[in-house]
Amino acid sequence: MGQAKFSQTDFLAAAQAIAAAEGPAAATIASITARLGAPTGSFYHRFASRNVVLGELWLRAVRDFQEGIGAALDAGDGLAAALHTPAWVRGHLDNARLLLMYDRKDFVQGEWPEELRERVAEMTRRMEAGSRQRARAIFGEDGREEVRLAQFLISEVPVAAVRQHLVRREPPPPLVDRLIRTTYRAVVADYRARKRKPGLAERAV
Amino acid sequence: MGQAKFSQTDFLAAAQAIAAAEGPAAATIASITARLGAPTGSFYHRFASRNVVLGELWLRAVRDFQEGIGAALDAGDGLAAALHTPAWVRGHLDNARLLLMYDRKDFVQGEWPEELRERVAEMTRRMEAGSRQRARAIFGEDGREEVRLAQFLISEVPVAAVRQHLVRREPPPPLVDRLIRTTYRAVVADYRARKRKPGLAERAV
DNA sequence: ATGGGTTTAGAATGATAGTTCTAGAATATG
DNA sequence: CATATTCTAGAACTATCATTCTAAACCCAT
Repeated sequence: MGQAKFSQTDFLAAAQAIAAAEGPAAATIASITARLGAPTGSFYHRFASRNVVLGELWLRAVRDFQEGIGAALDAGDGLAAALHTPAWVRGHLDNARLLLMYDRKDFVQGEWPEELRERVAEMTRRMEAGSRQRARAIFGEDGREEVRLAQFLISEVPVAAVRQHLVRREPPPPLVDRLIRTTYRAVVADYRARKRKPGLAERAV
Repeated sequence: MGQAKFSQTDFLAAAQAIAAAEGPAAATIASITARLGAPTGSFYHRFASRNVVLGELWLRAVRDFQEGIGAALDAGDGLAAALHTPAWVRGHLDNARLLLMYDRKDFVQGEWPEELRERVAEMTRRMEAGSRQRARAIFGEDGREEVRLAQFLISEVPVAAVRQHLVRREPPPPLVDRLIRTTYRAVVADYRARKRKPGLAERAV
């Protein structure tokens, strides 16, 4: 057997570094191998395609991100789950930029490579289960409306509040947490009020 | 003079249609000219580069979008400005998708073409002035914090609430308006409460 | 009618990237 | 020590695009 100067991990790390610094599009085979001083041949000994490497980066970032939210929800606390986003972003600026500033399509062009299909499917399943879990944790039900509200509170609002800071490569200030918290409480309160007196709440809107 | 089978407007319309249907990246010179049955040469008689056409599309979408917000604010109503986003999206699904689902860099690669620089600069100026105007309209001041909150209420939250519906090419349901409204009122109320009794509000967080 | 512009028409060019190929070097195993 | 296997090395190939170029068609003003 040969000597293995360049490992899978080396290529992944190089790709991650380049993607974090200049965006996933900049992680070309040429730039990845150049950073390691490796020949392109070595790259293709480790990976079937560029899609595999960039898909792997994306999957890792998503998994890292989701884990914390899941943990917060297992504790039954929706607000903690909502506040997980700014907290995670502060501790993982690079991965956060990858995940929240770019689209999945900036990583994987066309179809997912066969090697990753199963993991993506698993991830999707987990996320769908998670969205109902979130609705139950916050509202006690997981009907269509509750799921939609939970997505707003736990995903949409926190991500939106954090984005401009990611663009500037700065940690989100405490004000961001306050906005998320205020929004969370208001939407939950509004939901409960509407449940209690649908007619009144309707008119009040 | 020749006969002019293909006008600037034709090319722009074709590019718009393709970009709206399949994303700006799909609006290549080949796809634009193919849609019209025009030769590539004719395209370059009308435009200096692809960047000019796609930059033009982006500028038009931004302008359309901003106009309504500006009008709402001139009436001094921050909530109306916040609710402009879902309303505009319902009436301009195609432009909304272009503007809210893609990044500026998906339209213009590298530098802006000289022909559009002035208009982009003007647009930037207008948006910066607008952000202070929004802060004043809502909070009566335009300090750093007020500007940040206004951006959250008028831009970040509405856009976030609307995005998943754009992806599905469906008009945002009324629930989206309710979320925006609830958030708006809560954040403004929280701001005012904090202004009145800073100590108390601080502890309450 | 014709000269000269504009426009059509599409082939040629050049750049960038992903992927494949051929050759040679290194090494663990028999 | 021989050799099969893996890996390095980088050139070659292929595809996709934006852009430029050459030639011919067209039509208005003279």
